[in-house]
Amino acid sequence: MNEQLKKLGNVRHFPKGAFLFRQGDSGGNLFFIQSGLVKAYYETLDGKEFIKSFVTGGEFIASMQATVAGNPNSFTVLSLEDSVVIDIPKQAVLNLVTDNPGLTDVLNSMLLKLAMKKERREYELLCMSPEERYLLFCEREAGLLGRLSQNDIARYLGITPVALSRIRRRVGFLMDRPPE
Amino acid sequence: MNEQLKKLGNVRHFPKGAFLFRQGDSGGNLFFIQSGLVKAYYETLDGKEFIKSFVTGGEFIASMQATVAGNPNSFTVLSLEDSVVIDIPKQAVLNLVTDNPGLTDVLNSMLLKLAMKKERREYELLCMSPEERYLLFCEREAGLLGRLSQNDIARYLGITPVALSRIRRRVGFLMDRPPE
DNA sequence: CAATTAAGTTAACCGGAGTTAATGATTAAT
DNA sequence: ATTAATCATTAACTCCGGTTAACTTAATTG
Repeated sequence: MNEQLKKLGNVRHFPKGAFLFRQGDSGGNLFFIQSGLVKAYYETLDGKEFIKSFVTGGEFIASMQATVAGNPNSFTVLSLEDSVVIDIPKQAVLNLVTDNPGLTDVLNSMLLKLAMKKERREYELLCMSPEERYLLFCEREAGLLGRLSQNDIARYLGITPVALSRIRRRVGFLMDRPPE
Repeated sequence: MNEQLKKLGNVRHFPKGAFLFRQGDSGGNLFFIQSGLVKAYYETLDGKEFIKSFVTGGEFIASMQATVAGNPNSFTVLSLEDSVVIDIPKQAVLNLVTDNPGLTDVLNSMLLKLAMKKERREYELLCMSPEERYLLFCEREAGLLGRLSQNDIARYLGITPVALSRIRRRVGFLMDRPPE
């Protein structure tokens, strides 16, 4: 399936710190992350950053708003590690789906998975405290922990790195300070 | 289409305060709200309530976890006003979709709409303060405001009614107290 | 190696939300 | 009509996160 994707789009290399696309720009391409790591985040008017999700090798990322509704991208995607990505033009995606009725089932289960993932995230943001969210994140994304900065983890949890550091001390993730 | 739905399920009347289904129970039926108003909410272990959404006439509600994945209902749905509802058994829904390939497109656009709605909610919970969420809610759900208790509005925003009352005073929705 | 930069932690202060309880106000019930 | 019950508001207090700035440590660079 990797081969089929390559036929539809272009293999591109994004070095650490490069943008796949930016909030507000038009676009709507679908990106398949082959290897590496990217973050998808909202930028608010006053310059704050809120991370929607991290995306690693083997996963897709696109702004639904842009791909489906034709609006500008509703968030930004930035490469956190040198990443290899298949960039599939929006039209190729739309054509693929309309020309290929057999794909609707695949699309269906992808959308369903996405909706259920969003629902989990909603649950966590609505019902859990930042500390609980952090502990859950450490469990569920143990493999990612070492690849992320404290700042990015904090922005994913919806708090500042200062607050995250306090949480890490509270729950015992930081050692006692050396005696003077 | 209302007629077709009625063939698939049973028209039921839920008086104010009645449960359509409860978190933790097995079920997975699909409910179409013909008239009235219900709330869908999570109940945490320590007895707190967090409202996912309000559903009014003309909309569907079901626990995806239960209908699709066969898990227990992941939340509770309670009638806030006397409501008329079409209760469609889970099997009828699943059969309908498998027997009727033409429906996958409809299902697709429903899932897409759902995913985008969840994404908006994620954005609000992640990026906006309770006060900002309240003001947005007043704009967007102006018609609902009069039908909801302050407690239910607060639980939808993820705060307590006490905090909501303070917000309402801050933003000037509550008049000055009468002089003694 | 020294110097600079960036990332993480800590401190101090402020403000908003949770909790509990008291008070008002409105509605329902006897 | 009086009582009871429910809901909304307010007060007092505590706790936690945001903000700013200092400080430490590590990593980079000259």
